[in-house]
Amino acid sequence: MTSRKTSVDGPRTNDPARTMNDIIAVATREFAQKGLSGARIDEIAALTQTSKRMIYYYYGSKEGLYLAVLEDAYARARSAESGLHLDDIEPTQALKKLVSFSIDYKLAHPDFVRLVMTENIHSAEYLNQSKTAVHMNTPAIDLLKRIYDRGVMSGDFRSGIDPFDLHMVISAHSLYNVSNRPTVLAIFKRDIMDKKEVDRLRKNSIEMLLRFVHK
Amino acid sequence: MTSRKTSVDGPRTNDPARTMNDIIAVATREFAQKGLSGARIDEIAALTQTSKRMIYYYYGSKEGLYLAVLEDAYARARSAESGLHLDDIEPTQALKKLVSFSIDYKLAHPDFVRLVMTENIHSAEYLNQSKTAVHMNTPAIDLLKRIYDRGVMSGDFRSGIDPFDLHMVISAHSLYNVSNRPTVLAIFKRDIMDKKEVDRLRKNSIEMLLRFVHK
DNA sequence: TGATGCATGTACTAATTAGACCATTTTTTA
DNA sequence: TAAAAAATGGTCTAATTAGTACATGCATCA
Repeated sequence: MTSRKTSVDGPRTNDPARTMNDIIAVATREFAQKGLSGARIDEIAALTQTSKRMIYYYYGSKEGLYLAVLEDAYARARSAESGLHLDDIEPTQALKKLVSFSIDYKLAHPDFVRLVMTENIHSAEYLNQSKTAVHMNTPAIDLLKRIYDRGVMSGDFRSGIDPFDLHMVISAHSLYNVSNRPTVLAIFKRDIMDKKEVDRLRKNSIEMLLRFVHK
Repeated sequence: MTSRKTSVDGPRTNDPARTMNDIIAVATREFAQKGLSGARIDEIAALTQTSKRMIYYYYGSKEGLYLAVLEDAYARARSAESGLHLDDIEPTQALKKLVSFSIDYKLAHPDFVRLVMTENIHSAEYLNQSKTAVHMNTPAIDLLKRIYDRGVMSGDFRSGIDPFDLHMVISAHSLYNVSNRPTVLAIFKRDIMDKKEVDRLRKNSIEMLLRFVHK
């Protein structure tokens, strides 16, 4: 563990990719933790192997950095989902798997959830600026639509449901579990990110969704 | 509309209640709009009929003001819910009404939703400080439990469901609609606060919940 | 190999902003 | 009615913080 910053090492090595990744990783945590206005550039710089100078060199401004963090987070979420290959699986099973994945992904990546919250507080003005983030996310609906259509075709699902609504439900349940954990814990003294609670949530969400789409 | 601030009116009238209400109302908007760190005390003071001095006089600090805003928002939400009288209604109808109310309340009070989001970003540390907010909210679960138990008793609902889970679902759906509107609009170009979308959401949420609890 | 552009570090600045200080007026109470 | 207490206004300050100026080291390509 010879960090460039803490050790008195020899000649510096230029490595833009590493520098940028380092900045994004640290900034992701900071923005997710404290929101856009709560985050401190100095704090990010301090936790980085590089300096504040580099943050402005690569990302121009605090908002530029935040946008980069946001795009990176959405890209990773999208990429994880695309590895599921749900088109090969029987519709009911595919839905189950998708719900389970959504819940697990958010649990494993609370920073992503918190960035989405922050972005919503800011009326999605940065997401709207992004060229990439929007296009990355529409495939989620297409996938769900294909699964649903197959289910209708096979006679398992009733027709007349908008796949977008299914996405909303899955998204709402999986996000809520992470986004609202603190207030739920404060008010009801129940930690919805506990394994037992998550297991029940998973079971309930799946059952609810299946009861909803089935005839 | 003769405001104390803008007009050159006569002797000042002391009215602590009005001053406090005024501050809370303005601060609610500001904190809901920009979060805790994004909100500016100077901005709140400017939009108030009174001065910054008064904010510190009554609430001590920015955080003190935020806590007061939070408690006020929860108190109003709780008070609205308690006016429903669901104990008199048949269980299935009571559930329907509760879902509908939850959706409508959040739609009518986006500031409340945004304050909850902000509080979650801050890990509910202010809600935890509050003596009142916690106790105000547990009745929501008790109410739901009574409705559910009546449904089980009458044979309409299946047994074995934790009323807390019903609360989670209702809460997740109704909150999501407001809290995530900006990002959903940005990504899918659909405004989930539009009347048509809300009508579908209401119908779907009710159907989903009823299919879930029914045998 | 040398020079041109890319990558990096340090020290500084200007603006913002939460909160305090001092003074004054209105209301209540003894 | 006097005086104590509560409510209010205006101005100032200290600290924080996003962003910049200046200087230098590294890498690549001709």
